[in-house]
Amino acid sequence: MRLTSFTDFGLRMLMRMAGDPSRAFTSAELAGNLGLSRNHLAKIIQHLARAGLIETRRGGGGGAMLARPAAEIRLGQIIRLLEEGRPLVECFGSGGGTCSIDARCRLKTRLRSAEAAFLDDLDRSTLADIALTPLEKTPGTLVVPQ
Amino acid sequence: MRLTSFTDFGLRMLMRMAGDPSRAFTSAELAGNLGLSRNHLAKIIQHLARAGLIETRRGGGGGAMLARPAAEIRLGQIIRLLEEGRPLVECFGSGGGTCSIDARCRLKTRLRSAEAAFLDDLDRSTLADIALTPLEKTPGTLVVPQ
DNA sequence: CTTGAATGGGTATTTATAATACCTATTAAC
DNA sequence: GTTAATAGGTATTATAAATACCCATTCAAG
Repeated sequence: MRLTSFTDFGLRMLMRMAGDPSRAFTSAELAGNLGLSRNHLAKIIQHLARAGLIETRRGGGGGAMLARPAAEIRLGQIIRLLEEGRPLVECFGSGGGTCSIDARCRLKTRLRSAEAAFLDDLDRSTLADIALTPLEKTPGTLVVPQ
Repeated sequence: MRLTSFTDFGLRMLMRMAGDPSRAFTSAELAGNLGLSRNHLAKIIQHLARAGLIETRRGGGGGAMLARPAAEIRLGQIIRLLEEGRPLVECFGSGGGTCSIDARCRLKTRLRSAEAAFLDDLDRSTLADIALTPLEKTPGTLVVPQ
């Protein structure tokens, strides 16, 4: 049971963006933060942008930012998007009609239920719950600039 | 979010064995049923045997059979065994101490909770619930031999 | 006690897919 | 126009899963 690093990086990127939701992040900055190549991260950004989760702007001063408040983005939704096209077992995929057991298989139902339990559990938290701030800026606390 | 075919085959093999719990299955027979090589299936059998879920006997008339009644084997337990060593995300693995966020990461807790929800849901069913019988042998029903 | 059926277990190879890198087009700001 | 930035396709590399093969070990039956 494994999530791809594509998903892992996507989540961490969103955590960072949620920590500073008012500004745009360039893909180069985020890639630097996460320690991977800009090109690779761009793929993740594009995927999330097409799904409407983030908005991107080209040109000078451009970058990516959350399309909605972090508190309105549920973790299960993020993972559903990022793990799209990677079915739990082969027979759940698009070409999965080749199983010899098929109709007599009582396992499928159980696996679908468990998968739903996984995602439902994640849906109990939002991106705001896991936002990552670069500096502690708790109200009432004095922050010494670096 | 994906299970390996190793796990998938392991589950289907156990389903078949649970359908006829009194007899031993040779790895060749099971491999034929499932449509994969005997050698590959043998790896799965060995893994489950080491974990004590099934028992194997060498020599003529040998083979593998369930070590316990199917009704006492929970699906979550099977998947935990078969997916051993394949962490949900990289940082859950043995060498996963390299994350730069680490202490500030509030995602880990959520993922662990969701993973537990997945396995707990599976633990609500046992192998007996998904046993696969080659012929319908419902009590009271006349079965015509092939 | 010999033979054949069966697993045990290591190693090597193939294949699939994830991850990365690179290049060019497009867009917007100044 | 020039520069900064994303968009998106394609090619390459790396990793891991899946498969195949080999030989040792064990056990049962005749």
